[in-house]
Amino acid sequence: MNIPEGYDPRAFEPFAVTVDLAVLTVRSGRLHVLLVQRGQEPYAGTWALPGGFVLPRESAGAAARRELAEETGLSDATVAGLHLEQLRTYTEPDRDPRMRVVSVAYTALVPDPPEPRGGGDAAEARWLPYDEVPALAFDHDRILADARERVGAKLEYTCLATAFCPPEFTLGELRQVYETVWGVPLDRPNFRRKVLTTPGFVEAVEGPPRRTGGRGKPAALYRAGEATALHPPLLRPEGRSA
Amino acid sequence: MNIPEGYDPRAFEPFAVTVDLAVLTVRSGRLHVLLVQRGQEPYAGTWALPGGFVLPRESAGAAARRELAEETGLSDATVAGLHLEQLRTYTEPDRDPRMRVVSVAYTALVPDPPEPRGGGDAAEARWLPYDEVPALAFDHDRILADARERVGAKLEYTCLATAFCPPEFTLGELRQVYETVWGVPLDRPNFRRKVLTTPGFVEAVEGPPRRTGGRGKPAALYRAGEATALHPPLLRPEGRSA
DNA sequence: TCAAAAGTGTTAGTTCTACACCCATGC
DNA sequence: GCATGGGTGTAGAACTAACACTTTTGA
Repeated sequence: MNIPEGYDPRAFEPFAVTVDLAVLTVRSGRLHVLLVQRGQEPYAGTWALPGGFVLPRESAGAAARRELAEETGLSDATVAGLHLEQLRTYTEPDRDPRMRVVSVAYTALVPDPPEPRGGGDAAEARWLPYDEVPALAFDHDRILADARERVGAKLEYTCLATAFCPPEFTLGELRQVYETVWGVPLDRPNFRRKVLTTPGFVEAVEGPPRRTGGRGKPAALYRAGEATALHPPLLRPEGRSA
Repeated sequence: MNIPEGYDPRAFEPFAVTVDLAVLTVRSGRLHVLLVQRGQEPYAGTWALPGGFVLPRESAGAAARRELAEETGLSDATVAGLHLEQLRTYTEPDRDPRMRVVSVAYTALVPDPPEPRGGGDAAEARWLPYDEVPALAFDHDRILADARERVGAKLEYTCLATAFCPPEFTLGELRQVYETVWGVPLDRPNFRRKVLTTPGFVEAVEGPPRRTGGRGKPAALYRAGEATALHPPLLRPEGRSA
């Protein structure tokens, strides 16, 4: 590394490091995003991804989980079980007009859409349907688009979809995750076979098949399995991106 | 965001932001990594990934490309054409004993292995076979392992393999990239068919088939195509990771 | 003439896709 | 009953894996 001799941390204009969260969920067949309304300049009144500064003795992952708990109002135990994954880091020098801010973005997948409490600190927090999201503050449009693209791609070759589901779920719910994120309908019988023949994707919950939902035959319940990758993958039709 | 009112950038102990590079190439059937020997504490004398500080008005991607040019000694034009991709950001508070350093790691894929010039600034730079890499400084073992895993996975569903090849290459060279990174032999006829039937993966170079790598029938030359994704993917046998 | 690597062909097995069809439940 | 969603079956298409065979070069 090019370490200047006797490098003094305070010699440079310092960088601030933040985390930004793209918190996604599937609610009633639509992809939703958790957004907060900014309370102060810059971009006061504009919607933005939740996030905040990384504390001096904290990793970015820990900061992300802390912010996630604050913004959703969920218990620490619940938040500990959520899927949280580093997405990408955004470093353009002028992405924040105030100062040099490097942001480590995370994608969080949330099973059920609990109405967020407004967050301890600041303005309103709300779930918005993905395709009704207005222009966001900073480069958050870009971050959100990247998150959506990444999630869509990872559904193909990982077991990620179960992270959108509650601990016990039906195959219909799982299929709806795919259909919602990809925006295409899938063949029910084929989806079922594919999931059940992939070892470790899901495991059946013992006991009588209970139901979930209104009409129709009661569906069997499943839990997420041990597997993390999908071999072979579950490809979206036509290889289309959305 | 939790922005403290009247936030003063210098109120916190500042973060330093660096880039670290996992520069990979395939040389004579083995995966190689570009490493530098550290000239100063901490970890003086230990091998490490090349990298350096992000300058105040520079994006991390620009810093990565600048460092890559410095360490390999290649021309700016050449470096501009190399595949450089953000891998992940490493933020553990104690990853550098001197101070709080957040590192944005990049993966670079280099076609031909030009011997690195020692780098303008510091110690020796050298290509080492991946499986002879000793313990590295900081958390660079982890970064390197992550890079290798990511590259192996991306070979399956992207056209990334061409980034390891010179501008014009034979299918045998392309196949060797896969075999080397995955560590498994592939069936030549099937590989050929797969590549040629994937639209936009490679395009034939006009003119008489040239390039005799020594023995054997001369092979036709190809260029990288327009496509970036592979649908359907080229799965490694057994879904194994290495 | 032999070894090595390119390139073509073929076949059996598997997986995927697109349906048809029956089942259990709420209204 | 009937609409709705769960679950099973199946025939054809598409794809994959394995391997036999020919071609063209260097030694």
